[in-house]
Amino acid sequence: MAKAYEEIADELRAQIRAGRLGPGDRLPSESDLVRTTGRSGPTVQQALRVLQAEGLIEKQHGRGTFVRRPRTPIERTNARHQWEKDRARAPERQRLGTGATERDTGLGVDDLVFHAAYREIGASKEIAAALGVAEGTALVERTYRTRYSAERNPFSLVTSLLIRDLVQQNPDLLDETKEPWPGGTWNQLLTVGIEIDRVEERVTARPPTVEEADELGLPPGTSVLVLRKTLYDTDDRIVEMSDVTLPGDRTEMLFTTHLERW
Amino acid sequence: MAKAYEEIADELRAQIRAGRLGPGDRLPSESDLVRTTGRSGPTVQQALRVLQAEGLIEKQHGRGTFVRRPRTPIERTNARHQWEKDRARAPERQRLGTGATERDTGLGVDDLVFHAAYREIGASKEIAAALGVAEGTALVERTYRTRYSAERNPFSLVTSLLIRDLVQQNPDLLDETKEPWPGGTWNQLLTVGIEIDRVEERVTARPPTVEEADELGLPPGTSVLVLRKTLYDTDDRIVEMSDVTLPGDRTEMLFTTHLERW
DNA sequence: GAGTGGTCTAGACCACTGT
DNA sequence: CAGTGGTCTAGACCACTCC
Repeated sequence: MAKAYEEIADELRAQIRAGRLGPGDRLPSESDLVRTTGRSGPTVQQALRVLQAEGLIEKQHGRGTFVRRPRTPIERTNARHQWEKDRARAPERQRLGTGATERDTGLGVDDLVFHAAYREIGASKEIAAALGVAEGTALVERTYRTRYSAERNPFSLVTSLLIRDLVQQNPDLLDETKEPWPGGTWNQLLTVGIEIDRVEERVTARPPTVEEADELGLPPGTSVLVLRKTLYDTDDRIVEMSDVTLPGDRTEMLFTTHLERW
Repeated sequence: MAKAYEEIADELRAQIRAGRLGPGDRLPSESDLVRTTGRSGPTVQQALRVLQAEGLIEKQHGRGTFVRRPRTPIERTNARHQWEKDRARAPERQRLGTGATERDTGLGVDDLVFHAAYREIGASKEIAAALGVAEGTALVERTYRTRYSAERNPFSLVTSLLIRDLVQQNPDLLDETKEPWPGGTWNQLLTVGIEIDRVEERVTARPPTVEEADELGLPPGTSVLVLRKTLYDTDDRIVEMSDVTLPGDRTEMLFTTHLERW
């Protein structure tokens, strides 16, 4: 015999999948479910917890439990890289009004709120290995938060690392007050004579940490996409590495790979 | 004041992050925690549930609660596409002994167990839109499961769709008993004169459904990576679309984008 | 104030693991 | 068999939302 909370969860899940309960609809209240199922409060709650962990429902304290509504997706393509490279050499006037995020979202600079902070750190063992430098090497750690001006939470958490020796010949690159930098990282690197040859992106997925869920405003039952982006210059050196955390329920990454013709 | 279960969870999380509790270590038993914290059983359980949802711990009925151990990752690169394209034209002898999965995992054919099933379906509205065909168009739906022979669960769930009209001139392509096909889908398509020009991959992340968690053997507190791969031929037609579900805790996808030189 | 979900208690019994 | 986590009950009180 199935467990009581599973029976309740199965019943509700079936109703959602069949469309009898659609996105945004309110589920029966917990006390209703206690009455109709003849089960205790905690048992009903466990059933709802299961559905919440699956990302099917969302509880709203004091209002009720609702079928989760899909969020408007943000698309992020790898065509952006060639676009960013080209833009790095564009005249400043052109670089000012637009960034890669604006390109992804189709929005203007005014619709987005941008925040950056710089800090100098020494490379930890793990980071040193990933960057191919010695442990303790001086790095510039830059953290970025970007959000829609209409929303409370950022839609990505970015930590970027530069090797200080490579960039310090331009002191502006160590100064966070110069952000947002027209033309972004790619233009910053150009000012110290660096051209990017290729981008490597490593993607994994996992549940958010409490801190990530908090910063991104993620409800229970969502995942994050974790992207580690590495920029290689034309001498095959790693010149930047960044970790990007994206909400899994609203991010779609599109990678296009072109192949040689026969 | 913080909630009781959060205090307990915070304390244990801090111990794990500090390394005082390492991967594979057993946590204090629930009854121990009831004694040491002076809280009730359900409260302690809720604290552990929080950590489980974060993917930090794993409960084993009758044995105890353990710090989650990272699983051996499977890497999947987009360099595989050019490799698959090249292999599609290789002599059969060469195609027999190796596939893209073997390439990704570095294993031989004997270490992997392969299963395929074919079915004919009509295109649903959603699928028709994604494939760019009319609703109801005849499709060949192929489902694949591949697992390590040493493990019980497959490491990916694949559903592939072909447009029947495009492939039926070679009846072997409608016959699941011809699987595993040497040279895979790319060679199958070559037999009906199709050359692939580019691959589009859309990646998102979410918690697994119950069915996915069951098939992939995923413990609570893991996510799945969902990949929708679309193959375009040299006439810019969509010739295959597949949905791949991968365990987020053991899959790393690597995408390399090469850029034009200045 | 009525209705909702959130937290917590005290305790019972079951199911699984290892000795 | 002892120890572990899994399920379930009956009920209390709190916190939030909306009217």
